[in-house]
Amino acid sequence: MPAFALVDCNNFFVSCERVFRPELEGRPVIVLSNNDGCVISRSEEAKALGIGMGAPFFEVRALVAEHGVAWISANHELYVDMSKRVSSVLARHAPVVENYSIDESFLAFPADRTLEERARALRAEVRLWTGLPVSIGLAPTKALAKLGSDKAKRAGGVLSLLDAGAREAILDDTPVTHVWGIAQRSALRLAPHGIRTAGDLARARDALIRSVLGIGGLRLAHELRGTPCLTLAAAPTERQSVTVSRSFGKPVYGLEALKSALAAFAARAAERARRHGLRAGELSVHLGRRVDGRPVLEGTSARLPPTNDTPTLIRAAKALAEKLFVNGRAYKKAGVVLAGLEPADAAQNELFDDGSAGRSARLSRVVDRLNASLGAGAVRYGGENTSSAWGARCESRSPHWTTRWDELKTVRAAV
DNA sequence: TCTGGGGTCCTAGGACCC
DNA sequence: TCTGGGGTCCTAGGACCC
Repeated sequence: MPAFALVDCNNFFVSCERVFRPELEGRPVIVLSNNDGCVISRSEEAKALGIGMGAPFFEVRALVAEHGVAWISANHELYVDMSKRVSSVLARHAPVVENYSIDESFLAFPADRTLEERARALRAEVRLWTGLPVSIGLAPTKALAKLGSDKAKRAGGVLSLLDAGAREAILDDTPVTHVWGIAQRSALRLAPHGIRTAGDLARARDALIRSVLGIGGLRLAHELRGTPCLTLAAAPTERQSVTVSRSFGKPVYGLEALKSALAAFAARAAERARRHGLRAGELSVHLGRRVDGRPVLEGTSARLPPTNDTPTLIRAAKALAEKLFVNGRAYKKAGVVLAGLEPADAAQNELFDDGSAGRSARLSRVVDRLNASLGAGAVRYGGENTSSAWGARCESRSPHWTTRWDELKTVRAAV
């Protein structure tokens, strides 16, 4: 029988920062989202202080000051690069690897008795080559492997749930909300049926699970029983959408400022679509604000002849912004979503092609190449005015240590 | 005063068709 | 007074993930 391993980087963003700033070891550390808005990664010491995942920064600021918590603005360029380094180590150890998220990968192995030992060796090797600590769960299904890696954090870094007997006690000791795919809403619907732990869910009747959670929940229950329903997605699936959205550093009231922000987002989205060899048949724009303290998103969309041309997408985004905009509203965020994606080479040419599309595509390629070599945003289209009217706060970002020559870390040897 | 960003899948209901 | 049945496709919204 095959076995799955889930390799999970512990407190990934914080750990990436610590690799280059070892003085942060042993101290409480948090990493903040865009705009320094909320907490998106916490060291164990920070968790122990009661700082919650996703907590708004302003709510924990007193705690941060009181305990000398180090806080860092997110540096995604660094995290993406570190993630690739981890993947390349994993690829040397398993025939099939699914990079599930920036900090988690599923591996598939033929199950044998040496698996736990090999997992420990793998863990040591990731540490050696990247400086990052990982936890590994081993199990006959993905959902169980996920649970295993969770528990592994307090069990020496590797935990096997391959043995059915050993699993039972662990499942009974796991709240159902710790199961991959079950969150608060589902837990509330399960509670009236006496289902509170992972073990309860595994033992529940199929018909009941199906009626309460739907087909996805039923698959999960089978996975918890040790019957694989989820397979390894070795090849990344075709992406369905591309989103670029940002919260603003301060509220935006003017249509022109909104349009310039959306133009910049549309340009980033177009760039991403081109990088994936895709073009979009639909573009939507959303504007976000707060009403009675609650976030509200208003959006609208338009069909397009499939394209990944930046000026075309910028025009479409601006037109939708004009439709949505209401004078006097305090906008806090905006975004652009590309959908209806298809391969860019599935050329279904416009009936009346005057050749301008070809010129525009060549221009886009040049812009992409310049931005790749000179750094993002080096070349921009006129409409995308990165004005300070909507710029994000980002007070304490670390350098791009691994991806920019001029920001390399300097190390001096003591003589 | 200050609350992220980028995704996926499933479901229910409406429109439409024969 | 009687008023079918079965299907597809699309969309919006819900729920969840990291």
